[in-house]
Amino acid sequence: MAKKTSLKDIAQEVGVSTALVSYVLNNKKENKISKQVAQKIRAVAKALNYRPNQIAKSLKTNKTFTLGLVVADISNPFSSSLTRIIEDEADQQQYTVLVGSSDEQPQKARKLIETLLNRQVDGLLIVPTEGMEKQLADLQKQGVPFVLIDRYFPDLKTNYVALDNYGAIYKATQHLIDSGYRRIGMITFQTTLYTITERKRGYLEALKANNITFSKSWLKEVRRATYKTDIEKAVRELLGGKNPVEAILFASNTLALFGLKPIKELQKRVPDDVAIITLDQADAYDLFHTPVTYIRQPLPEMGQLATRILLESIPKNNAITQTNLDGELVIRASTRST
Amino acid sequence: MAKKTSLKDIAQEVGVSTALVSYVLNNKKENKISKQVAQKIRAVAKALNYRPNQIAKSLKTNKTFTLGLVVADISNPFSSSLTRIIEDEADQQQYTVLVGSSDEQPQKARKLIETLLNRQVDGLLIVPTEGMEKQLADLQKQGVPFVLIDRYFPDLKTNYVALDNYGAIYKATQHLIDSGYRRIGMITFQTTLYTITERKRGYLEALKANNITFSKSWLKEVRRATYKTDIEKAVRELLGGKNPVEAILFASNTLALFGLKPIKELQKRVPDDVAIITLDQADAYDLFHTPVTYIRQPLPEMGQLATRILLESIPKNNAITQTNLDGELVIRASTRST
DNA sequence: CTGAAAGCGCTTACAG
DNA sequence: CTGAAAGCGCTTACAG
Repeated sequence: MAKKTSLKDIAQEVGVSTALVSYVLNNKKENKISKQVAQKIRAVAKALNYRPNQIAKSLKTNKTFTLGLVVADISNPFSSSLTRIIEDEADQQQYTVLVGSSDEQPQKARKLIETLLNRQVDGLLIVPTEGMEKQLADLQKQGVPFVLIDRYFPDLKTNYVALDNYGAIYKATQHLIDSGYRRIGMITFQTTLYTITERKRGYLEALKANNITFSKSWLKEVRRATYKTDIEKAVRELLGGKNPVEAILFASNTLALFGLKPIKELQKRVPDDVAIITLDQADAYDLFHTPVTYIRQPLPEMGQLATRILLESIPKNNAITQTNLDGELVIRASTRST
Repeated sequence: MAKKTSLKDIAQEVGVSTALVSYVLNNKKENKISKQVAQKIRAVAKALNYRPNQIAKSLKTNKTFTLGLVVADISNPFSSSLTRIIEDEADQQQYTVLVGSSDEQPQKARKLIETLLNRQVDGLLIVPTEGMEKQLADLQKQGVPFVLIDRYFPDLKTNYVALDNYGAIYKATQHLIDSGYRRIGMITFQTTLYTITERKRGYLEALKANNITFSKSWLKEVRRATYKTDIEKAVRELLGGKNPVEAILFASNTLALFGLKPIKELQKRVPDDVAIITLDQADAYDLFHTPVTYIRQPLPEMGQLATRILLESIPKNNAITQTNLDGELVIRASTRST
């Protein structure tokens, strides 16, 4: 790269100190600097195509105006939508975002966070994975500002912004029940992640509250590592046998995306043969023969709120903010109207 | 944040100079440092939970090990998949990636690149937008290493990695013709972007080579700003009237995603009423009643190659590498088998 | 084998 | 109104 111009170059050119140049270019002590010098400095800066070295600035000020973002996998729509929202929100406050994917592996997350911290990010936005409790507790001990998104650990007193998962799935289940379905299957992930276990609890509690006797065969917990094949198998089991379910509740985006395919292949009519409801929306569902009823997850609110909480906690970092947002039921043709 | 430990802290604790500590921790002059001191330094570094300040290091070495990535919109699957690939490739070489979205606006791209450059990224990976020629030429004049991905400007002598767009669409069109279709419609974006105009050319040339007289009404160029409604309108026009087309070629991912919906709503049988072929694959298409034939875009190769070219050009930055990759035809049920 | 010292490009009290 | 100087946390020739 061609030699970059520095404050010093400008100072020399104008014949003043670098201090003055710094003051002018940062609009400090505005009323105490002669207009003429200021103008000249600006002119020269422009002429020399001056570009402040943010690295040097950061070293001195101990602020990088960079946020670290850890998602599960940036190539997944949930992560990338969230990233986009956070990017926009951060940008408004002059922050830039360093993103990385953890692939649901705590070790990868650890390495990633280490890298981000070495780069002196001012704070972290984290969609945690299973088994990160210790790591997060350590971060907290070290005084690193961070806020969790989407997932959190109930035993950890950390900032977080997440869905009211219990409530959202309860609402979804209740909607199915209100629509006349009683044999309701659920496909979810096999994990100890609170976010997911709360979804299961919402489903089970809703059944119980409506005096529906839960059958173990209704609940399918697929493994992350093999979810594509597991989901297909789960769907076929739920819809096969002598007592197929009348409705299927997908606990997430990804689950629905891969679960709708076997339903289509089995040539099931929706909602006549089986009703469908899912958590979280995707454009893709519009290609399915029947528009799918879903619980809208307030992603923009989640991302924005998390970013704001983080930015506020950077200077002080004392309060803990924990927020559970409501999911919104969007009824479409895949569940019988009542 | 709690006070971080620095090289100096370790040096003091051990009773040596910071220089020595730096050498040890960076594994330099290994054979010239007494094993014992080295061991002690490492031990203390660990005990004090030392984390090198990458910012300070960068200031000194003039290398940040950070790459800037400019995509159109990170929330779009093409961008996020590409980001993921680049992230992984960069990570292998100890690089971190700063991403941002241009929203197809050259001014936004300019601001983004400015920010990335201020942060002293070592190089840039750019999916450019219409109207960025001047900007890119300037970057080049400044000696900033960068490589373009997916889109490029034929008049600009820059590094790039892209699809052979002409060839890919020619292949797609030829496949339709070989399958017996002659009235072939194309839905593409209205833009001067070479990537896209080459696709149009591939379509037109294939028709010509097969002695099919092109009808202007077959080609629909939708506006980016209003693509969702434009696509729907385009599909309805192509399939309506007295002389509907027999096949539709979608020039991109997004176009197909929103174009399949009206085809479904019009209850067209595929491929009997209309054959479908598209550029680029998406999981979402699996939800469509008929599996869609597509041209596979070699995203992993593209992202990896671009990253490698960039990393190689950072130290020297003299050679120009321009690569057009081949698209691969994946035939499924949406086009008649021959 | 080890250390003193300069310097990367900034900011910012302090002095005048 | 302006400048000299210290210092952020590192690296790296150079000297011994």
